[in-house]
Amino acid sequence: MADQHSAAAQMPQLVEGPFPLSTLRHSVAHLMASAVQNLFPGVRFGFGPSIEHGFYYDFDLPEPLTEKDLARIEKEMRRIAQHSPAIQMRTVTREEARKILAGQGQDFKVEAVDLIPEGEAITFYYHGPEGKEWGDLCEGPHLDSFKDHKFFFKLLSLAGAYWRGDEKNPMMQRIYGTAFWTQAELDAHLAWLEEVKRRDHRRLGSELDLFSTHPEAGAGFVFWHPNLGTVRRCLEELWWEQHEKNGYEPVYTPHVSRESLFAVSGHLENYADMMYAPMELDEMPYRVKPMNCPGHVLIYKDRGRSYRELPLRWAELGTVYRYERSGVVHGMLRVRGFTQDDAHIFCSADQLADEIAGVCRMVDFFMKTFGFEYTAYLATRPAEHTIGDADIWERATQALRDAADSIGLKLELDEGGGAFYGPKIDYKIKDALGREWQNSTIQCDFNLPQRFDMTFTNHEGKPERPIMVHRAILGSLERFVGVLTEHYGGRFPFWCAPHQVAVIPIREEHSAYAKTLVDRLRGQRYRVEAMLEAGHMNKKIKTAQKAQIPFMLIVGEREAQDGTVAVRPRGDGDQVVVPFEDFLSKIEILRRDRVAE
RNA sequence: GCUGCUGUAGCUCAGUGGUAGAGCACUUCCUUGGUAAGGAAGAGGUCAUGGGUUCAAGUCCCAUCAGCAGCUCCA
Repeated sequence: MADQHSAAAQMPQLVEGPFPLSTLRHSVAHLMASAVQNLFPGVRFGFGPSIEHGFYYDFDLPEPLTEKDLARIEKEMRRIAQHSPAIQMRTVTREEARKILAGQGQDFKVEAVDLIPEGEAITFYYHGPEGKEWGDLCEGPHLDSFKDHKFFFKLLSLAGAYWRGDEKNPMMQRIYGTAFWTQAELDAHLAWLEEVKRRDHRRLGSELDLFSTHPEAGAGFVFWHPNLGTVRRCLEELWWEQHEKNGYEPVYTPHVSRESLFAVSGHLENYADMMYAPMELDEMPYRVKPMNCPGHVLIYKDRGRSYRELPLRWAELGTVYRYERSGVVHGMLRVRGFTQDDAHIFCSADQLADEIAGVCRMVDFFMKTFGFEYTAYLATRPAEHTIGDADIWERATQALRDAADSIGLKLELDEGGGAFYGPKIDYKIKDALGREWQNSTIQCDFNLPQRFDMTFTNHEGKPERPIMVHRAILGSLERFVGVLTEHYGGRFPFWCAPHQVAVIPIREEHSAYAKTLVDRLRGQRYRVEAMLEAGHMNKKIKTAQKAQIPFMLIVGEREAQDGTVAVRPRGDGDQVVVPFEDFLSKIEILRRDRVAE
């Protein structure tokens, strides 16, 4: 409990400043730009807004910047701030703006002028020593002065970024930084960044022996080590348990199919650049599956279906392969082969709302189990390129709303954010570090039933088109477990921890008693790290602590005599000596109820 | 894919064109220790891979692979 709620893990609490924080940060971005201009005279400027945790500014420079330059720029910023008693706004006409910027060779800024809508004021903001003010095209607002306010900033990192975020445009150099009204807040933010780094699942992945990737296998392919394999097995057990309780049935589908299957499903025309190249078998092209849905449709179509068997709920932990561009693969969070916790529900239109509600309840159950807060978004019909009549879109969207209403789930609106084939509900979860992730999704699909000409016989004996619902709760196991690792900082709750209990005798002569504990625990299917070999108790404690094992049982003479154990929880908790039987009943509850620590 | 950076022992990292280094981890021996590092010794490297420059390359150059920070794109 202590660790993930420690001060460093929390987003800094912000104090009120004389101006909103975003204004400060935007102004500091200007300050940075003026410093860059002083140090690198030929610079051309892009955009420099404030963002969630700070600000950035994009520059076009002949030479690449290095980390060393950041310190120089910071220094120059402090100097300029001291000589900037006033920040002043000047309103100009569109023509004047163009002229000023063209005269300075600021081509990107000239383009920026054209982006300002007709009728809006065009303004410049100036700061710096009198007579040598530096000005930037900007809608503001800004501080009134740098010199008269106390503020604290730090430049953090360098990156490339396309002009106006379009990969067809030239690449600029971006400097990220952050700013606060107090040193304490800046320090807290930097500590938070450190904590994010410390909890990085790639780092924990190697520290805790969780997973690896290998150049020999190629980028974006994850190898699950025994420790993380154990976590995954626990999740899968929970997953199947919940799916059985909710009326889902397991299906398994092949990883490779004839290409023509994906032609019928439409993946080939819409998704080909994400799919692996075809392979020839018996002079016929085959493909590795990028999604599980076509396979489930084939099962549906294997025989006629009656309204009496609907809804059908079919679940599969299905591994899919997608080509991701080389620069985007990232640990377990963005990979080229992953396992979706997939399911498809085939139902009639009037069953839709109930089915959606059922899925929402499951999402809620899982997210509570893992301790994630979440927000749900209703994504409605996009403006163009959709399939299905307006009528069915309207009914399905209403079904999603009704479903949410029926279980008291509040939906934020994501207008026009639906897929081309139907409306959906997407979930964003918030982890222990306050970061957001998108995992769960519930999507109505009118497309595949039509493409595959799926039908069921309704009570009038007529063929009717089912609605297909795609849904994933965890998203992909790789991404989810990666997020979970960071969420817990490697301190997996007892029920899914790779090793649950470490047994540590104080002296070798206590090994016999320790061994009886190990045997009892193993007999009840606990995952026990038996540290019975000769060696120092302190070292074993340290090892167990570093491995984040939830409980250490430390036993010596007194414990052996009394049939007790000294329970040392990981982290800062107090050690207690309890009868071994008491310990057993305590952990039984932690396991059975999957208690989130 | 794009821009920039990086690749030395399992991990974290030094290494200035001239004999490959440290700490931790690991192995062995000694140590019997009541709650996060007892001591000693040992082993561990084709310096990512392939080419090039040089009398000489971990070090300089090129390519490839992989990783990192982002951008774009995504579960």
